[in-house]
Amino acid sequence: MVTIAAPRLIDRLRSQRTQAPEGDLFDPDCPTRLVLDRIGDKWTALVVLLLSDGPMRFSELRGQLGRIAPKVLTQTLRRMERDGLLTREVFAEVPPRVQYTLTDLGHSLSGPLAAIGDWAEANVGRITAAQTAYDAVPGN
Amino acid sequence: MVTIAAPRLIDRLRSQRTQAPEGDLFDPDCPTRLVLDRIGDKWTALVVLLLSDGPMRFSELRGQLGRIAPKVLTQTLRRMERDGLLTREVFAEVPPRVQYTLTDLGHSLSGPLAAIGDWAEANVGRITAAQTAYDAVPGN
DNA sequence: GTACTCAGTATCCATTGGTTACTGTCGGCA
DNA sequence: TGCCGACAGTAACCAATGGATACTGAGTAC
Repeated sequence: MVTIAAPRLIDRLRSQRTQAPEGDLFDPDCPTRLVLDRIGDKWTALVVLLLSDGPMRFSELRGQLGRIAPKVLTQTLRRMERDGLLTREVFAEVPPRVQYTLTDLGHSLSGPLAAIGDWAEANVGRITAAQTAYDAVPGN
Repeated sequence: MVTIAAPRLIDRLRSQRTQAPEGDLFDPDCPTRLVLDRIGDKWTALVVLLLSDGPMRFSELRGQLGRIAPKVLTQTLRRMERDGLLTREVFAEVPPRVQYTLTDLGHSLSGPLAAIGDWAEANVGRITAAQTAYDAVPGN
């Protein structure tokens, strides 16, 4: 479980309604938004969850992630490396071996992400039910 | 049908390495993945956080979200309505008024999402530092 | 010398997100 | 009577991201 010193976002949110937005999550120019955009891309969250169990190599990740295109996996991993979420080690062997390991920063993210994952698994049923109900209405 | 007596995702993850992937998050055909993709789109998370404080109308959301295109906001809200995360009420007034309210399902998501938001705010500094460090290396 | 492994690139195409302009209704104003 | 503005969107078009498939390069096994 990751303990976080910052004031809770939700409290910021409350006060932020009335005052000028300054350095907050909802300012599109705030770097925090960039962080959210990053986590919210298609694969980053899954990679963090996979690596939270230990280092993996490229082809292992590729296998676990289902149908990810290698180009996209490379992009994702490079971005994550740049963001300090993981490290990339190349072993000078043949065939080549490249190992990806979560940093402390990456590990600190896996807790919150796992919570989202749990929420998703716990609520798929309700969501698909809501979808079929919605689609059953002629107007929609 | 989706069985939902979910053990913690992270535990699943541990065991899942050795056994056949079946109904798990990393199977691209599992509906849970679709849920993650949805939450992981560009705006849904922000909308949930904004609405967790109470109902808002279209133009309020638009204002708070910075520079979101109206088309994209409409798409996002319709999808969320379809997924049962929020309800949409139209008041037959002039000028028209449309109010968006989180459902219980939506509220249940705001906790985990706020944790992610808190993480982001707490770690922007480390991330941007990692980025500049990465970019300072000539090879990258 | 051919085949195979791994970790990617290169090339091209599909889907999503974004920008700008426009619609429809009605009340207020001149 | 005609025009303006508010609100909640659509319509049409363009940019960026994601995805599928084929190919590269080094060296070891056959």
